[in-house]
Amino acid sequence: MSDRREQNFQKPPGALISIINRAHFIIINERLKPCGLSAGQFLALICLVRKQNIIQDTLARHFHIDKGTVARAVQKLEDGGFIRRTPDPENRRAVRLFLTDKGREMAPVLHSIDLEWEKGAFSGFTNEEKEQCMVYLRRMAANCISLVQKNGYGVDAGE
Amino acid sequence: MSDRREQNFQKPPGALISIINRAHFIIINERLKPCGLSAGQFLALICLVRKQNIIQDTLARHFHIDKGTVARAVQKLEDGGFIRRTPDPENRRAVRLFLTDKGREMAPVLHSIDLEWEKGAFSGFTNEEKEQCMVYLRRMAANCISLVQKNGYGVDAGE
DNA sequence: AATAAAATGTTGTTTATGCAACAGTTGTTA
DNA sequence: TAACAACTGTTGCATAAACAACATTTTATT
Repeated sequence: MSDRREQNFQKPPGALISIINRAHFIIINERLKPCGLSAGQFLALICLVRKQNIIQDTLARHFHIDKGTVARAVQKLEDGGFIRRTPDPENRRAVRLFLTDKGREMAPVLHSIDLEWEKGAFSGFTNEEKEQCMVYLRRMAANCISLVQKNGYGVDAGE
Repeated sequence: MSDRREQNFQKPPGALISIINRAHFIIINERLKPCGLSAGQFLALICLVRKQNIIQDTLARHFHIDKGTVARAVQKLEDGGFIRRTPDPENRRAVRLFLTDKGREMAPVLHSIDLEWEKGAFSGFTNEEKEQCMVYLRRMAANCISLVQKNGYGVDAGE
C-alpha cells in the first residue's frame, strides 16, 4: 500500500484543469442521459437557449469548438427534436438554428444542471473568491485561445 | 456578420474550463507528435518521470483517470519504448512501471512543454495571481473529485 | 468580368475517455 | 478453511473532439 502514499508532488495546472473538465463531463452526461442527450450537446444547447437564429459557425466560434464537432452536436440536437435547422435566406452556405418547443423546455433543465455543477465545483468558496476565480479562468481561457489561434477560431463572437 | 456580434453573455465556468482544457490538449498533441506520442500519454509519462516503480492503479488514482484509459496509455508508452512493465513480485494482479532510457530522456522535453503551456496560459499574471489561481484550481479539482467520487477514484494517492 | 481566396457546413479518420464486463488474484469475514 | 468481497488490469463499446479534405457559395482581388 506504500504505492498509494508516494505521490507527493503538486499537480501541474494542466492536470487540474483536466480533472475538473472530466468531472464536468461525467456529471453533465449523467444528468442529460434521461433526456436522451449527452455532454457533447450541452454547450450547443445552452448557447441556443440564450440566443437562437445563429449559424453554426457562430456557435463554433463562441466556444472555440471545431466546426465538425459542432455540426455533429447540432445534428444530434436536431435528430432529438430539440432544434430546427433552416437554410439562411441570405447566405446559401449557412444554416440558422432555432429551438423547438421541446428544446425550449430544456432551458430550466440545463440551467439547474449548470447550477448544480457550479455549486459543487465552487463549494466552500466565498462569493468574492468565486468571482475572482472566474476572472482568472476568463483570463486563462483568453490566453489559451491566443495560444491555439488558427482558422479564425481565435475570433470570438462577441466576447 | 451581425451573427458574430450577438453573443454577449458570459461563458459559464464549465465552458471556460473546457476551452482551456482543449487548448492544453491541442498544444500537447502538437509538441509530442515529433516524439511519436500524443496528449493521452502526457500525464502518465509525467507521473512516471517523477516516480517510477508504481502500479497502474496508483497512476490512475493520482490523476483520477479511468483505469482502462490508463491501461491504454501505458500500453502505448510501452509500445513506444518509453516504459517497461514488470509483474509485481508481491502481487500477481499488479504491474510495476519503470522508465526506459528513452523514457528518461523525455523528462526535459515534458518539462519544457509543460512550462511552455503554463507560461502561455498564465500570460499577464503576476506571480501572486498565478499562485492564487492555482490555489483555486486545486480547490475546484478537490471539489470535483468529491462530486464524482466512485470506485475509490476519489482516493488520491498522496495529495 | 474573371479569377482567387475565404466562408460554411459535411464527412472521414484517428484518438482519448468513461462505463461496463470480465478474469485472475488477494484480502476479509464467517 | 471456505466463501465472499475487493483489487488489478484488460477489453468491448459508445461518444466527443481535432485534423483533414471536400463541395458549394460568397467575397475579395485582379
